[in-house]
Amino acid sequence: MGAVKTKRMPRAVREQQMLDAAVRTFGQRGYMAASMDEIAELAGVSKPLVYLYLNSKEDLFTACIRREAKALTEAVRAGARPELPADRQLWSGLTAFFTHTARHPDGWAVLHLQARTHGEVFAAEVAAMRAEIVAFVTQLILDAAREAHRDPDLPEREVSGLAEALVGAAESLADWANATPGVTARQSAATLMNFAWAGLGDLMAGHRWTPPEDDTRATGAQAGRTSPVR
Amino acid sequence: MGAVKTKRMPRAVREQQMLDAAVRTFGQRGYMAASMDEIAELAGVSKPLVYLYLNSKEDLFTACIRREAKALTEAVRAGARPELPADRQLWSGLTAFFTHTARHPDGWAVLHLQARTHGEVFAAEVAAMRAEIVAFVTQLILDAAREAHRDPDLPEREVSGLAEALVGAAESLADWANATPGVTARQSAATLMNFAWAGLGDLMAGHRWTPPEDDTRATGAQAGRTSPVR
Amino acid sequence: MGAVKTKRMPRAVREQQMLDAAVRTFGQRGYMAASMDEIAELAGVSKPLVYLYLNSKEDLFTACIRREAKALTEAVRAGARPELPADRQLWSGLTAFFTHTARHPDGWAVLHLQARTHGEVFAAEVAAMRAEIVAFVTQLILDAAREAHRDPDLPEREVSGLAEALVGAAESLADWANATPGVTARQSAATLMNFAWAGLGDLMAGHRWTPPEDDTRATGAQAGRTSPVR
Amino acid sequence: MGAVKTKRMPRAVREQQMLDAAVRTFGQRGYMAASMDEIAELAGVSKPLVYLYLNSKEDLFTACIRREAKALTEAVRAGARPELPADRQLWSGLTAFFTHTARHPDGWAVLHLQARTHGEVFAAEVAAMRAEIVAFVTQLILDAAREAHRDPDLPEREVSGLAEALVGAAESLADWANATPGVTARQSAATLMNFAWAGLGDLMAGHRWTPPEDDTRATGAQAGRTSPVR
DNA sequence: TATGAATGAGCATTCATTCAT
DNA sequence: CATGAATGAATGCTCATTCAT
Repeated sequence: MGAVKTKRMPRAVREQQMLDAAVRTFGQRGYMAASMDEIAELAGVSKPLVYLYLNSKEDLFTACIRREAKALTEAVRAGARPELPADRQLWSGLTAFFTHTARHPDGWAVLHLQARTHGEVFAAEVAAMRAEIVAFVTQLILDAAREAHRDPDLPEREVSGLAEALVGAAESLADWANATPGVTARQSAATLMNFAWAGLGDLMAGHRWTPPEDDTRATGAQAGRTSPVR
Repeated sequence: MGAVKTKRMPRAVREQQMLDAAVRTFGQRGYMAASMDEIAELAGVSKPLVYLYLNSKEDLFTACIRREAKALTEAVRAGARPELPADRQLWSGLTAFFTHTARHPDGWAVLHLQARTHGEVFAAEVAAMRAEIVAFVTQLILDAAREAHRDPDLPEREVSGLAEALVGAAESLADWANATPGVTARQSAATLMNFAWAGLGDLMAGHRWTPPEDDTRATGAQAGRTSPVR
Repeated sequence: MGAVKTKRMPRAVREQQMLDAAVRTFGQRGYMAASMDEIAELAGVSKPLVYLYLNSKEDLFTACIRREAKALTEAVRAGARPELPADRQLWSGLTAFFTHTARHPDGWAVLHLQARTHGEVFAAEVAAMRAEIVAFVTQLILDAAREAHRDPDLPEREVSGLAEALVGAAESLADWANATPGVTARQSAATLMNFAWAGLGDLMAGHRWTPPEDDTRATGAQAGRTSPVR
Repeated sequence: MGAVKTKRMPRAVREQQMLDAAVRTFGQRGYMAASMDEIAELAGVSKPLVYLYLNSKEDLFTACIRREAKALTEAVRAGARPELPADRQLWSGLTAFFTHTARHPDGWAVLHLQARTHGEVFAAEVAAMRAEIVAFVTQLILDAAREAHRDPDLPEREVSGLAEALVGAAESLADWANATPGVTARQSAATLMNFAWAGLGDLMAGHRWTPPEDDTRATGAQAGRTSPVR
């Protein structure tokens, strides 16, 4: 049912088959529920070969994460062409992002769902990718400010937070689009652009929403971070 | 190391202790990696008692999800007081949300990370909670439009997408805040309000970002949804 | 669903309720598959009470065996009246036997199926009852010979074997009758009497079926007992 | 203590070793009391290998039943040579039966004791074998009648009952012989032939034992089937 | 290069049994 | 007399991993 069982192929090819099978299995079953047996069978090879090439389940999963992270970032970077103005770059980057996540749902699941839920090691791996994308978006925001000849006057942390929020919204929309039939990548991108761009523009123009001095009352709505209940 | 081993307590109390231990363990280890042994030990009871009271690992996890979902939605609802104007409601709701997720990081991990990655049954459980929150936010958007005496003129799907994006951004920020020391709930809420409110305002005023006719090129950036690569 | 839960009843009564529940549960589920929980619930009492009265699962099972064995032997003895001629005694004893096993299928299952399959201790318990019945039947055979004024001239062991075979046939027929709707105790008894009585008569008259000198051939049909393959 | 621990042998061989160990363990301990651990150890392999080859305890037990049932029926069929007259066939079939049960006491225990007491599924498996043997015996009875040029004139059900009783007696004698040292297969067969053959002859000659009109009295000796006490 | 054979270690679940009241 | 609360000890089963060929 998996790849056609052809004997004696070069290592690189076999490895990709294994990663394909692994991404699919991890994406659908989850890291722990995926068994090496299933992956090997789906890849059309024997289990010892998987170990020979990829050492362990952990290493295999890490390899999956890396491959998928690379594919995703490359897709986004390829989408956002630097010669365009910042807003167009953001638009095309988002479109590329949604297109990629829609075409590789298992890879996306591995990155967004599985890698973050099964140990610090894997989480760190995606965090790196995410940081790269956030940095990219941050840069875009700053570029946009520069293009608009406006001094952004946004504190470092706030820009980070914005980029975080934007990326978070994009991730969430990707999940939602994958789960909702009929939503195109362009639609997702448009929704997010509409939502974000005007906000960013306003923000850069200094129009901010000002929080009330103090609306803290009663139950647990203390604004400051309190020690978490463990 | 867990709860003080006190013998002979009423069932209701013991059940809560077990849920505490389970939320913590599930939140940190993940559903599959968490062992009933560890949970029982952390709860200060023997494994059979856990089974006697909570039937199975699945049921235990479901009970965790329900308890944490209820706690979170109640915290948000308690935060957003309906007598306030819509923007203030959103603000205080967000603040309550970030406060709660910061104080209950394991509960938040259970809801946001674990429940969504370990089977349709659990995912459906959180999806219900999420839907409730999205509906709440959607209502807030519509109320805001009404308060501003503007005909929102936003198509149904777009409002849904907006609410999705907003909630997604909030979830993402919650994760980020939990992982970044020193970020307060107020800061997260302010970031998101700034990001979202102006954008929403512009949107309702009809200022939209218009996507270019066609910027598709080369690699995989087709805007339409294509069959996913599996 | 079990006995009506009445509080505070004399020990003897409670014990019988427990034995009722136990016989039913053991008969239907088997010794090992029957849980003390189920028995206690069916008896309408708490588990500790079962232990208080009957000590352990083993003791409880033994008590069941004894009670049912006693009931069965008494039914058979009561059926076979000693003032009748031997054939009539056998007939009425058989009828009583089949009647009893049909009316107490769970008790019969405990004796015939469960007790013999779960350890030497229990098997010995039924073996005693069985020996008693076999002895009774043996006596009947000898009586019959005496009544017919014939010197039986049957060696001890052969008579034992005959009684064994007769009892075994009866047991087998009891199972068969319990599993085959519409078979009455009289029918079972008649079948067996027809089958056995004439044979016994012939036998006592010296008409025997003579085994061939030696028909042993080839595979494993050695008549002598050989060391069992373990 | 178990089989000599030889490493790396072909699957078919290992499977037989496992079945040997399983038959022995199931036969002596019973289905439920037998642990997969014990079976694996006795087979000289690790537990996972047992599962790899035989899937589950249920499947393993079923495999045991099938193997032993096949061995037993083949032994009986091989013993009863069709070219002989019916009485000789019965004799040699019985001899083969007692020889086999004596040489394979655990296999016999699995079939006769364990399989019938641990679930319908297993019981059905042996019931099929038993039905085959009963049919074989029934045929022998009819053949015998034909050879004797007598119109048997035996109603269908009665012949079934007879065959049942005969087979039941044989089974019972097998148990008895296994438990009584010094009893040979020939002796058991002779006992049964003497017991049965003359009776059958008489029966076919129309000499029947006639039950009395009504000998019912008092306690529970009602001949008709009454509702069982549960 | 590739695999059939094999296992150590762990996990969810159940059960007979006992305390403390 | 009676029970709610609690557990030690198994048991069936699975999985990542390795060895011998």
